[in-house]
Order: sequence, then structure tokens, then C-alpha cells
Amino acid sequence: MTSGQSGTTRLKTAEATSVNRREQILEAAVVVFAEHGYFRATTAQVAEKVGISQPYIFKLFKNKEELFVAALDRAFERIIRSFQSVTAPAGELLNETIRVYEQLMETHPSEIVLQVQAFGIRDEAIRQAVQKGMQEVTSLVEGKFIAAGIANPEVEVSTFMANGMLCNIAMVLEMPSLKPKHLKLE
Amino acid sequence: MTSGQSGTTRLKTAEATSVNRREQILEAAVVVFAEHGYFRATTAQVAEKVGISQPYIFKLFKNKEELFVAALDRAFERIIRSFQSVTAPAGELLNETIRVYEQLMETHPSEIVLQVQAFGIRDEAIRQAVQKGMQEVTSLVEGKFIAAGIANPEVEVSTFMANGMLCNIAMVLEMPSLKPKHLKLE
DNA sequence: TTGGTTGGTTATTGATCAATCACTTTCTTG
DNA sequence: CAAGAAAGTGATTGATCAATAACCAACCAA
Repeated sequence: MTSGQSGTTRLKTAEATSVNRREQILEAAVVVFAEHGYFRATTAQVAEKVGISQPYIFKLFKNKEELFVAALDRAFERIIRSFQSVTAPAGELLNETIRVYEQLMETHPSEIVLQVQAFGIRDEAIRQAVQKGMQEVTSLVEGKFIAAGIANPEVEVSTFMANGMLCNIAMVLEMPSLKPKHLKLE
Repeated sequence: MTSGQSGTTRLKTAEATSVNRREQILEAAVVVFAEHGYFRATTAQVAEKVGISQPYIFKLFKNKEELFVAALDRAFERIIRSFQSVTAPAGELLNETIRVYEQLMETHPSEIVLQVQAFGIRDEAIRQAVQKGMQEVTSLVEGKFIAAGIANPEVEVSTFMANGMLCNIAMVLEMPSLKPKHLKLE
């Protein structure tokens, strides 16, 4: 058996199963990587944040690269889940999708920062993870736009992604003036 | 005297003055940093590409960070010079600016990659250099758009920058499908 | 009670590199 | 040509870390 789910189920108290530990480590890793960057962040910092020893990380993750990829996947999964949950009529779908993303940037800023970092890392495994994440997000949004019957879905999605990227960059650079200007008023 | 410009001026043969060396090093640094990323790239790789010893780099640059910032400044300067050179009537200005940038991506891809990398580096000096570069580019383009009498210049500039960012990211990720879809046809 | 499984630790090491130090060589000019 | 400046090198080092090795402890089941 893997977990501590014994006869007298002691659930709720977040037992130290390896699955829980993995989650804790990932949560810490997202923050540490976002704050210091992939190369400057150390596995010791992640461990410290979780309250475990540095080597224990390598019992649950093959190496630092895999840890980063897992953290990145987590970030993309949240974005995808958020966008999946969006429901709105065609006329409101774009604005609603933007609203959901803006909320995500507030509630999980580190995961957004992680994304931007990942764009610049020259590492095959990481690049593949980013490619996959970006492809999934694009496809998902496009599917929604098409299903809603929005005109020129490809262009709309592309514009949405472009503004999203600029938004991300404005965030990591701490340049609010760079944020996209929508101008929906006419 | 600093250079070898003696009486019998032996110009043209690219003498090994420290100014020339600085330029050579920067040119190599742009390529090496773009290829391996700031942290994986080593000063030894840069030196090898120039054909000098690794320690000599530190005679011309205080440290690795300063070398990167200088390389980054160079990249931004080229972008700015390119945009400054743009002249077109209001109706064509946006397209012409796009064209110039697309050409830059072809002729100096490493400098574009360097930019994207720089977004993700958590280092104060580097972040400041990126901020300055982005601010200058935005202001310059906005100035041009305003001077040409384009309507909603702020929004147009923002959209232009957003698509530029998406374009950069499509490039570094090697995801051509992510490239912006303009759709000027009606 | 014993032995296997799960969850953990301490200590260490092997590589990697930026950066410095102590020199040498090559100009050039008075 | 002497001598100082400019250009450049070889050797080394001091830190930093990912990753491994080797070992410990708590628990449970047969």
C-alpha cells in the first residue's frame, strides 16, 4: 500500500504520503522558481520552504529539470482548467475569458511568472513542456470561440494570446504602462 | 593614446584595440547567450568564439552580468535604430513597421532570442535594462504613430507590441503556428 | 519479532565556472 | 633604443549545488 489510509482512516490531517509531499514540493517549487529563476533557485531553497531535507526532493523527482517541468505543467493545467470553466454567450465570451485570465494573474502570479521564465530557458524538456502547454491553451480557446460562433476565431484567438503575452511580460517587468489597451468603448 | 592610430595610419585592418575587442566580444556574446541562455552560457565559450583567452573578457567587462547587459543594450539599440529609420504615410506606417521588425527577426535572430531570455531573468541590472529598452521602443513607435496622425495611437501601439511579443515567443518556441494572424483582407 | 515498506536524514562529492593573480608580449613614441 | 603603456595569457581558486550514498526510524502485517 502506498498511503497511510489504514483501518482507522486518519483523513483530513494531510498525512505525509509521498503523493502529498509531491504536491507540497511542487507548490513550493513554483514560488521559489518564480522568485529566483530556474538556475538561481536551488533545490535546498525548495526543500527549506517545504520543511524537508534537500536530498529528499530527489526521492520524488528524478532531477531539477523534472521538478521544474512538473511545476510548469501544474501552472498550465490551472490555466486550462480555468478556461475550460468559462461559459458565456458569443458576445461576452472574449471579455469573460480575459476576466478569467486576469483573475488567475491575481490569484496565482507565481505560475504566470514561471511561464514567462520558461519561454527563455534553453532546455529541450522544458521547451517541449511549454510548447505543449501553449498548444493546449490555444486549441482550447479556439474551440470555445468556434463553438460560440465567433467570427474570425483564429484571428480573435491570436489577438487574445498576443495580449496575454504582453500582459505577462508587463507583469514580470513590473511595467504596468506596458499592459494592453483594449478600448472596447465606441 | 588609446588606439594604434599612429602616423602611418594602418586603418581598415581591424586592429586589436580594446574598443574593437569589446565589439567582437559583444557580437559573440549575443550568439552564445542566445544559444545556451544566460546561465548555461560560459564566458569561456564567448572567449573561444572571439579567439581570446577567457580571463581577457574580464579586462573589458566587470563581470558576466555587465557583459549580458551590454549585449542586450546592443540588441535594443538595433531595434530602435530600425524603427527610427521607418518612414511611411499613416495608412502604411503600421505595415511598414511590422515589415521592418520581421526583417530584423530574420537578419538578427539571436538578438530577438536574447530579448525573450532577458524577460525571464530575475536580476536587477538586467531587468532594468529590459525595462529601459521596452520603454524606449514603445515611446518611439508611439511618437511615430502620433506624428503620422494615426487614430487611437495608444491602442495601435499596444496591439503592435502585443503581436511583436507573440511573434518573439513563437520564434523561440519554434511554434510557427503561434505566430500572429493579421487578417488585413476584407 | 521480524522483516518489509514507506518516509525520511546526514554527510559527502564531483563538476562547473566566474573571477583574480601574477606574469608576458607587443607596440609606439620621445 | 629604452621604457611605459596596451594587449593579452596560463594557472588557480573559491563558491556553489545537484545528485548520490549510506544509513535511520516508525509502522504494520503475518
